[in-house]
Amino acid sequence: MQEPAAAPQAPGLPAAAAGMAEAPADPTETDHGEGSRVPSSTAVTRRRAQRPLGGLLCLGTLQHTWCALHSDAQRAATKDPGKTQKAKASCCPGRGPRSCQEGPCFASPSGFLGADICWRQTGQLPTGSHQPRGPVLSPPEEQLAEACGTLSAEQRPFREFLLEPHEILLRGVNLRWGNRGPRGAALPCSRGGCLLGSLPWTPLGGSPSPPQPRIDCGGTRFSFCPSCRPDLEQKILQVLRGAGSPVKAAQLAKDCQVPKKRLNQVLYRMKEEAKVHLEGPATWRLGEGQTGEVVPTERAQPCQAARPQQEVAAIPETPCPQLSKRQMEIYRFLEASGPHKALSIAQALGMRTTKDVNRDLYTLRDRHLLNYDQKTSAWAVYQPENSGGRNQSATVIYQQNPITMICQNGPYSHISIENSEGIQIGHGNTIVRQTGSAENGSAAPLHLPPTTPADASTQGPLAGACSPQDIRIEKSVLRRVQLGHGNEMSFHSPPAEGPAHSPSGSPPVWGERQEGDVGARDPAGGHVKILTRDGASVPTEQGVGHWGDVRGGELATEDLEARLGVTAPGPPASCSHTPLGMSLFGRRTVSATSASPEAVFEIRTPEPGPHPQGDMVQRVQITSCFLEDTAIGNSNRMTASPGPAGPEGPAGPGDTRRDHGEPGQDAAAAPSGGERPHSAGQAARDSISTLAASLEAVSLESRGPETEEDGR
Amino acid sequence: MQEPAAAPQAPGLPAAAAGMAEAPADPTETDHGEGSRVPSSTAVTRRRAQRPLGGLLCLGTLQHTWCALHSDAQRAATKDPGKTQKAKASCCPGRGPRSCQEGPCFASPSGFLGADICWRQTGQLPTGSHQPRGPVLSPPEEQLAEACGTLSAEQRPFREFLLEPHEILLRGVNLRWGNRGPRGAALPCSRGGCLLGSLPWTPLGGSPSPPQPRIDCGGTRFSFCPSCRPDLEQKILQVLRGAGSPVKAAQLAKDCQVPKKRLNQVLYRMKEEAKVHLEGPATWRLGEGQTGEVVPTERAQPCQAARPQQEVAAIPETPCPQLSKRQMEIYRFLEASGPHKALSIAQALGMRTTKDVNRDLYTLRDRHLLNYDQKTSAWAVYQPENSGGRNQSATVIYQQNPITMICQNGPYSHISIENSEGIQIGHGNTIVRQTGSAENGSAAPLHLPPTTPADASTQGPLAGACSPQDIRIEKSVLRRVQLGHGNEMSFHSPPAEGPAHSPSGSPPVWGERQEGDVGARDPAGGHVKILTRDGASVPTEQGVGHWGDVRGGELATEDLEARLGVTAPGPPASCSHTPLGMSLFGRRTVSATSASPEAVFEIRTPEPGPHPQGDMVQRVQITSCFLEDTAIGNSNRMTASPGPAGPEGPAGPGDTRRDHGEPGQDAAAAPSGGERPHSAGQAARDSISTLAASLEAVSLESRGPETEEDGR
DNA sequence: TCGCGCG
DNA sequence: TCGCGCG
Repeated sequence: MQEPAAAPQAPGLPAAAAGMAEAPADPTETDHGEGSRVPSSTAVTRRRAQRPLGGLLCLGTLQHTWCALHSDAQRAATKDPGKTQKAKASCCPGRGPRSCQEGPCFASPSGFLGADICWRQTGQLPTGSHQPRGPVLSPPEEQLAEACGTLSAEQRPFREFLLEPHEILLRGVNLRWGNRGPRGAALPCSRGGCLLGSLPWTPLGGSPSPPQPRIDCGGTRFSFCPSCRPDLEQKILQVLRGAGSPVKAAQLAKDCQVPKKRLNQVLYRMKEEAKVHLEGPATWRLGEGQTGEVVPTERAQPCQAARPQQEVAAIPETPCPQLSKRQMEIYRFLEASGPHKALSIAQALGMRTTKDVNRDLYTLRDRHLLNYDQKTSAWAVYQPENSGGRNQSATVIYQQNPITMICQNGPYSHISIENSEGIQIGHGNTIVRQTGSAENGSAAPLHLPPTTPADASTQGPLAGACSPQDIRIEKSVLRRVQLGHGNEMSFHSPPAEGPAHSPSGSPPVWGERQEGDVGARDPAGGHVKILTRDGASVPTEQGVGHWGDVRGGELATEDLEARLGVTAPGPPASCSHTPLGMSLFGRRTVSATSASPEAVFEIRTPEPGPHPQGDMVQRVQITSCFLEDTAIGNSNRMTASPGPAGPEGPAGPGDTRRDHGEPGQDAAAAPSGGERPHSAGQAARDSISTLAASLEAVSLESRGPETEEDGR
Repeated sequence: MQEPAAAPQAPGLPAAAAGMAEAPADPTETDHGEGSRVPSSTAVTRRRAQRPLGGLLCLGTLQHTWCALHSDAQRAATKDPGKTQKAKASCCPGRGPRSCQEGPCFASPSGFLGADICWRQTGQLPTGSHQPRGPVLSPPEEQLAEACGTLSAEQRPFREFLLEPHEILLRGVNLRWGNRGPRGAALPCSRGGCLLGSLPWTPLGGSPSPPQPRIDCGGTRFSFCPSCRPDLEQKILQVLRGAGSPVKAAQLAKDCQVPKKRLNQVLYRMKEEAKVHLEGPATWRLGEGQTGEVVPTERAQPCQAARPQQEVAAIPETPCPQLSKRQMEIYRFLEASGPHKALSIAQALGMRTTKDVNRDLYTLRDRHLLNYDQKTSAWAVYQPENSGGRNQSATVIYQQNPITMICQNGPYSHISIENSEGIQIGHGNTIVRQTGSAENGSAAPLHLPPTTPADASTQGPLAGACSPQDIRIEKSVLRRVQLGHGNEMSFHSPPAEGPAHSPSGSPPVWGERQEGDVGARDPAGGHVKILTRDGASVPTEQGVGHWGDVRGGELATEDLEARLGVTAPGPPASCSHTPLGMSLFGRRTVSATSASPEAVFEIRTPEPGPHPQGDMVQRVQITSCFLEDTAIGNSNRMTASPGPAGPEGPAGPGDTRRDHGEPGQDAAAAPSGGERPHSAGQAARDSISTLAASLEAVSLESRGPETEEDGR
C-alpha cells in the first residue's frame, strides 16, 4: 500500500496522494540550507482561483479554507487514544477574502496558523508500526516546508499538477507562528496575524523595496498581510529612526505598507504612550526616549539569506483588526471540537469558570464568529446558514492522513478533495480499514475500530436529515472513497496499485500535455450525471479512458470499471456513436486535446415537501480523477476485501457488515454475498453493485472527440 | 402571438411570459379604485430564497438586485435614436446589500430608479403600431403597479406560480423616481435615491410616526431608504426652518434620519451653494436667502386610499418562525433601507426610543440576522462577507420588456430569469426583431434598429474577454433567447404559440401537481450538459417531453426540437435503453412524479492559457422551461425569419447578418444559408445549426423512469 | 486645501 | 475632547 521508503525517486503522484511513505528528499534538490526534512508527502490542496486576473492570482476571490472536526472522529479519538485528531487551523475561518478587513486572524493554540488542516495525534501511536504517509503529526519542520510549497525531488515533476498558475495553493498558509522555525530559528512574530504567501510560479510582481517581515523558504517567500502585520509599531519606529527627521503620515503609511487609517490608529496610540510625537500636522517623529535598539523582527530567515528574493507578494493591503489571543483560542477550539458550553470552553483552555470566557464568547458572537444556542447553552462556530449558496463553506482538505472522515456540518457544504484515500463524505458513515500487509513493510496497518452498533444505527437512509452537498474532486487519485450518506466502507486489502504507484513511467500530468508524452497517464473522467428516483444518467465524453493495464496488475480493467459502478449494474448504457468508455479510470495515454474531462454526479433526493425544488441535492463533480473503490450515492456499502489476502478476513475484528435485516433501501442495496471473502474483482463488483443499486440505475454516454456534429 | 384582448380569462402563463397583449382586467378583480392600468404583463422575477427557515422565507439571503448599463446598448442608443436603451437603474450597483452604507445610490438619467431594469425609449416609437406586451416604455403607471406587485385578473391564477412561499419576489422594486406617478400624481423626489419597497404580502407595518417619504400603492408601502433620501436637502432645510436656530449636525442627522456622514456630504455641498451656513463647529443654520416654500414630498399616493388591500398574500407575518412581528419589521426595514441606528429604526417603525427596539435588535443580532457596527452604531442586515462567490452578485431581472439585454458586468454574475422573451445574455450581442403582424392585431411589431457595424464588430469570439456565467432559468417560457457571447438574434416572425397562448386549458403549474390534472402542461427539461471543444453531451432524463401539438400550429414538434439544437445536428445521440426525448420542450401531460426536470448547459471555453482549468465557464441551468428560438453557446447567430411572412424580409432594414468573412469560429458557426428567407422550420434549423456548430457537437442521453437497473 | 485617529 | 465633509 505504500511505497518503499528506499525508493525515493519513484515517480507517481505526490506521496500523500498516493499513500506513499515518506522518502528522503534528494539533497541537491531539497537542501534549502535548512536541513529540515522536506516531506515528500506534501499533498497540496488547492482551491481554484475564482478568477484569474491577467493570468495572475486574484486574491480577492480566495476564500479561507477551513475544516471542522468530524464529530465521529472526535468521539472515536476520545475513546481510542492513538487516533489522529483533526486540529483546527484556520485563518479567518469561514470568512471571505475581505474578511481580513474586519475579521480576526487566528493562530492555533499550538502556534500553528494556516488554512489547511493540521492533524494532532492524541494518545499513542500504534506501537512502532505507524509510519505516516503524510505528516500525521505535522512536525513543525514538515509543516513549514509544506506551507512553503517546497517540493521534494520526486514531487518536482508534478509541480504543474500540484500548483498551476490559475490556482491558489494556499490562502492562509500553514506556518507555525510563534514557534521555532526550521533549525530552531525564531519565526518573526508571536502574535496572531494573517500570513499570506505568494507562490514561486505566480509572482505578483513589484519590487520588494520596503523590507517587510517575511519568511522565505524553499523559494517561496511569504509575506504578512500588511494590515495585519503585528510588527507595525516596530516598523513605525524603525522608519522614524531611519528617517532621522519627522516623517509625514503618508510616507509612513507607504513605508509600513498599511492604510493610513490603520497607521494612524497605531500612531495615535503610540503617541499616547509617548513612543512617537506628533511634530506637526500629520507629521511624526520618534518619542523622546525612543532611540536605540531595533527589535529584531525583520531579520531574514535562515533560508532567506541563502535564496534570492525571486518572489515577492504584492498582497493588497487589508486591515486586519485582530482578535485577542484568547478569542482566537476560543474560536479555534470551538472550530475544532464542535459546540461546547462556556464552562467546557473555559476549562479546555485552561481556565476555570465561565466568567473567564464569557466576555470573549459574546464578543465573538457579536461579530458573528460564534453562535450561541440557547437551547443547549452551547457555543459553536457560527456558520452562516445560507452561506451564500454553495461556495461559501468551501472545505479544502489538506490530505495528510490515510483516512479522512469529513462531516459536512453546514448546508451547502462544499468539499474539494484531491488525492485522497479512504474518504467518506456524508453523514453517519463508518469506515473500517483492515489494511493488509504492505508490499514492502514500510506501511503498517492502521486499525480503526470496528463499527459500533451505535454507529451503524446512524447509517440508514438519511435523505431527510441530510443537507445538500456540493463536492468537487479534481485531478485526484481517490481510493476507497464513498460519497453520499450512510455509507459504510470496509476494506481489508491494500488498494490496487494505480498510477501513483507506478515505479517508473511519467507522472500523471493533467495540465497541458505535450504530444508524444509517451507513458504519461491521464486519468480522464467525463461528464457524468447520476440521478436517483428520476432515473439516472451517466454520460461521459471523450475524456473517458482506461487505465486498464495497471502496473500492479491486481485489478483488471473490468474491475476498475466495476468499481465505479457504471457498468456493472444492468445492461450497460451505450450510445451509438461514441467510443464509449465505461470506466472513469484506468490508465491510458491521451492526447493534448482531451482537456477538461469532468464528471458530475448529481444525486437528487426529492424532499418530502411538495415542491420539487426543495430537493436535497448532492452534487459531486469529479474531474480528471483516478477513482478506485468509490461509492457514490446514499446508504451504500463498500466492502473491498482480500487483496493480498491478509490473515484477517473481511469479517474479522473490524467486521462492519450491516444488518441485512434492515428494511428499505439499504437492505436492497446490500448484496447478499457482501460478507464473504471475495477475490479482488468480486469484491469490487460487490461494492459497485451496492452503489448502483442505491442509485437505481446508471447509464453512461460518451462521445469521442473525433465525432463532430457540425450542426446540420 | 398574443391573446385576444377580449379573452381576459384566458389562462396560461403570465402575460409577459407568454408575450400576451394586455387584456383588460376584470373590474371586479382589478379595480383597485385606481383606474390605473394594471399591466397584465407582469412577469415576476424571483430569486429563490437561499434557505427557507422552517419552510418560510429566510430573509437573510436577500440581496440587492442590480444591473449595470450595457455599454453597447448605450453606445448604440446614442447613435441610433429609436433604440431601446437600458437605463442605468441600479441601487448601489455592483454592491451588496450593505452598499448603502458606503456607496452612492443612483438614479437613471431619466429619473427611473430601482433595482430592476428600466427601459427607456429614445427617439420615436414605431408610429402608432407599438403595443407593448410588457411596458416597453415602462409607463409610470405600469411601472408603479408592477412594482406594487398587483396581479391582474388573469394573473391571479398564477400567483402561486409567480410567488411561491420559498421565493423572493423583489428586493428592490422599480419605482419611478421624480416622475409622475399614477394619475399624474407627483412622486416625491427629483433626485437620485434609493427606493425600496415591501410587497403587499409583506407589509412593513408599524405606523409611520416620523413622517418619511413613502409611496403607498396597492396596499404596498414603499419607504425611502433614508440614507438615500433624495429629499435630504429639502429635509435639511425643513428642519433648519423649523428649528429657528442653528442646529447641531447630530441633531440634523437624527431628524433627517441619515447618517451624519451622508448629512455632512449634503450639508457641505449646500454650504457651497449658500443654502446653509456653518454657524459653528458642526452647527448649521439656514443660508441667508433661505426661508420659505416647502416642497411637497410626503403626500400619500392616490392609489393608496382607494385601493383595497386584497392582494395580501397568505404569507405569515413572520417569515422566520421565531421572529416576532416587530422583529420582522425591523429586519425588513433594515434590509430595505440599509444600516440605521437604533433610534432611526425605532422612529421609522413608529416608535420613539431605542428602548423600543433594542431588545429585538440584539436578539436579531444574536441570531446573526443583524449586525451591529460599533463604529457607526448602525444596525444592518447581516450579510456574511464571503457569501460565496457566485451568489453574491445576483442579478434578478424584473422582466418588463419583451426584449431584455443583460450585461453581466461582474465575474460570476448570476442571472435568474423567468418567463422572458427575446433575451440575449452575454457580451456584445445584438438583437434585431422584426415582429410580424400578430394574429389578432393586438400585438404590433416592435422595431429595433438594425445592427450597426460597430455592434457587429463586438461579436467576435469573445472567449478571452468574457467572464464566467452562471445562468439559471427556471419555470420559464423563453422565447428567442440567446445565451452566450457574441450572439446575434434576428427574427422577423412572431414566435410560435406556446402553452402560454392556450386560450383554454389549465395554467401551467410547475409546483406540486395533482394527478389527473388533464390538460395541464408541464414543460419538462432534462439534464443537459453541453461542452464545447471537448465535445458535447446533452443528456436528458425522463422529464423530457414534448409540447408537440402546439396550438398555434406554426411549429411542428421537430421544429421546436430543432430549435434547441439537440437533435438537428449530426446523428442524433441515442442510447439503447431510454425512452429518449430529444426535445426539451413540447407539450405533454406529466405525472406528479416528474419532479425536478432540469437542464444544465455548461459551456466551457478554454482560455488561451495552457491550463484547462482556467476555462471560462458559462453554466446555464434550465429547469422546467419552455424554450423557443434558443441559442446557447458562443458567437452564435439566430435568425428566425418569416412566420406570418411580414412584408419585411429577413434581410430588410434590420438586416443584421454577420460578416461571413469573419474568420474563426464565428464564420464556421454561421450557416451559409442563414440570410435567405426560410420557412419557419428551416429558420429554426438554421438557428439551431448555428448553435450546434458552435457547440461542436451535441448528444443526448436519457433514461426513462421505468428503466431500472438494479445494480447487478 | 487635507490635519482625520473618531469609537 | 469630536470639529470629520476627505475623494
